[in-house]
Amino acid sequence: MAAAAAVSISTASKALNDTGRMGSETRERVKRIAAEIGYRPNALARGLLSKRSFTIGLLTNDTYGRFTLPVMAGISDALVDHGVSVFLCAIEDDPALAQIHVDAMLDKQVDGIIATGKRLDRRLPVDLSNLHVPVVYAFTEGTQNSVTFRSDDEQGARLAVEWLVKIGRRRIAHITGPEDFFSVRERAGAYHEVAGHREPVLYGVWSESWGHEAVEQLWKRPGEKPDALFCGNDQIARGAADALRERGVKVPQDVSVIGFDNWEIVAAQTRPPLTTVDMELKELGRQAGLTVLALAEGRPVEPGVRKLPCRLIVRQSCGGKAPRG
Amino acid sequence: MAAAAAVSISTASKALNDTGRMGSETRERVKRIAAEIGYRPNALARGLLSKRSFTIGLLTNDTYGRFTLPVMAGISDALVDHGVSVFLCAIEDDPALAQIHVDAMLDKQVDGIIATGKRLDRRLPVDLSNLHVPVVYAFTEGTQNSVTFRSDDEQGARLAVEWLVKIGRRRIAHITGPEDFFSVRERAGAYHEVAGHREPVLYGVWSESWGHEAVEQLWKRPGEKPDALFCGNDQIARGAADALRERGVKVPQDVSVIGFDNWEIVAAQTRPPLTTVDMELKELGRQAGLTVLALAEGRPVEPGVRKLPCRLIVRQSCGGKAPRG
DNA sequence: GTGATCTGAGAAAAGCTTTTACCAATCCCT
DNA sequence: AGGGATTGGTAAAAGCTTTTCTCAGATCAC
Repeated sequence: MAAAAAVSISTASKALNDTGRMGSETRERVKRIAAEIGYRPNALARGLLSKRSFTIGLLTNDTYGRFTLPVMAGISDALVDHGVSVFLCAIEDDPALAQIHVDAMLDKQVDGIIATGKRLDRRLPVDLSNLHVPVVYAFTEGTQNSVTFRSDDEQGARLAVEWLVKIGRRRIAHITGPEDFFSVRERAGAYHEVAGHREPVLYGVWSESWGHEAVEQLWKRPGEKPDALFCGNDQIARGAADALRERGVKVPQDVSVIGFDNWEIVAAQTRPPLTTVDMELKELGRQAGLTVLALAEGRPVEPGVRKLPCRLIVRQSCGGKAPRG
Repeated sequence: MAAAAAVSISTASKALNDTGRMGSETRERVKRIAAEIGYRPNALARGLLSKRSFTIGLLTNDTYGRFTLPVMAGISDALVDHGVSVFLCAIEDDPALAQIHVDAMLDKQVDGIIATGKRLDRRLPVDLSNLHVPVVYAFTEGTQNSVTFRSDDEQGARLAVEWLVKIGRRRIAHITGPEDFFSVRERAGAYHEVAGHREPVLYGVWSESWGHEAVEQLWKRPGEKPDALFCGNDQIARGAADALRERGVKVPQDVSVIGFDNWEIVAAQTRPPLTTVDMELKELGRQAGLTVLALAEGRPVEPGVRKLPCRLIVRQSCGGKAPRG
């Protein structure tokens, strides 16, 4: 303790926190000695008194980390400046495990909890609605009167289809995931709005092989073929691009392919690299982090769902040129 | 506080912790009331006294999470039963950021730190050697006298090549990553030991396109072609499998392809799905977690490097049959 | 020179839990 | 029935900070 090295005990606290009255030379001396001996206050004791642990919990059921990691990065990025550390708890849709983790976090007096997941329209398997700490939902369904951050899939889909239209495509098909996903319906809705109903929507699963198979289906049908494929995610897009190449259809010369998610490992490795829609998950995490911090500090935050805009990432699978470049 | 609801204050503690002497009916009553009002002790106060926070830090520079997530899952899995929560700190090879996170964790009195990374032969950009909390290294280079867990890449490579030999392959080529990676050299060493020096080792980068290009190189050369490709990771293997298919070479009938990493998103989506080597990162994380806990509790742990065996995952890219099935 | 004001610093309490010490009351034994 | 042991429970200290209160000494005004 700095007190031993220097003078008193409460004086030290006041010196280091720039609070209370005292001679400036005493203050400086205490600070200097504290720095010399590398004194750092015990956050547990501090938290015990201040009711703030400078700790938050991130709860996720996205085992694979596709969505959680960018969100986590954004949260950490936003909060590290405020001295806040993040507990990561991966619960695998296991309610019991989830409850254990939530209890452990509450015991450790987290200042707040951020819940995230892999699906906008599903709840985590644990009820967080009546905790005595603030809860923010990010990329997962929240409760009544909660603060929820999500990507604006409608706007993202519009971005994609408008891009295809802008570069001259007219027969745009939509290959996507299971229709019971909310984001699938939202993206399909935006697709219809922009592209009309000239081409079918093919619902399937979130896999490369479905993208592959969907192309087979489309090209087996009689009549004119699509000149663009708006795919529900990058994996489907990759499968579709592969299938087109194998049929001798040139991407992007003959057909443009556009994905969704900007999952680098898939999008950048596709031949050609995928133009796709990025959901800005890191920004989403950042805002969720700042919001839970605001709530923890008692600042008022309007409840409701906040949609964050997506961004178009132009690579080579559509042709066309990047805007402003 | 349970005391208010029930009887005293220190009695409550003893009742709930099954310690001290007291009437069993009092003990039961306190327990019951505590359960009724949902009392949970404050871990901060408890930690202040016991010098144990039941919290550890996981430090990683693997932004992408390919290695960190399984390790994290293993750690969490092993420690959740002990009531330990995990701070995840992603430092992006930024020494200043790393130091901030380490300081924040120390302030919060973590019981220990696990350092992990994306490369066996690189250090994290922060010195953890003289902390007053135990440090365990997992999948990253540790310091002198530290405890380090790593995958046994030599054994893993041997597993792969022996498998190829066992299913009758004789001309086994090795396409792998940059030679300055320790694991590349180790895997190549094992490859040479098992397969001899009949085929060349092609060093390149960790990408699908390198796998693709390497196949071009091999097949352009005059003479007999390889009948098996041992690839340094799954991405290379996928690129190679794609290149073979495009050349009309049948996988696995004509050529077996085997990967390394068992990165599901790549290995399972390859056509055909990749037989590959799994580094058992989750198990690695589990052991690292239990070890740091042991150290935190003062139990002695022999310092040194512990190599964990890899496991062969048989899918369809090699032909042959899965062992015992 | 004396009462009022100010200044610098220390003492003490609070925050919550666990542990040790302690104190009545009961019990047993002779 | 009286002394020692046992029992059931409370009081208090410790762990580390921060904050509020208090106090001694100095300064100032008249």
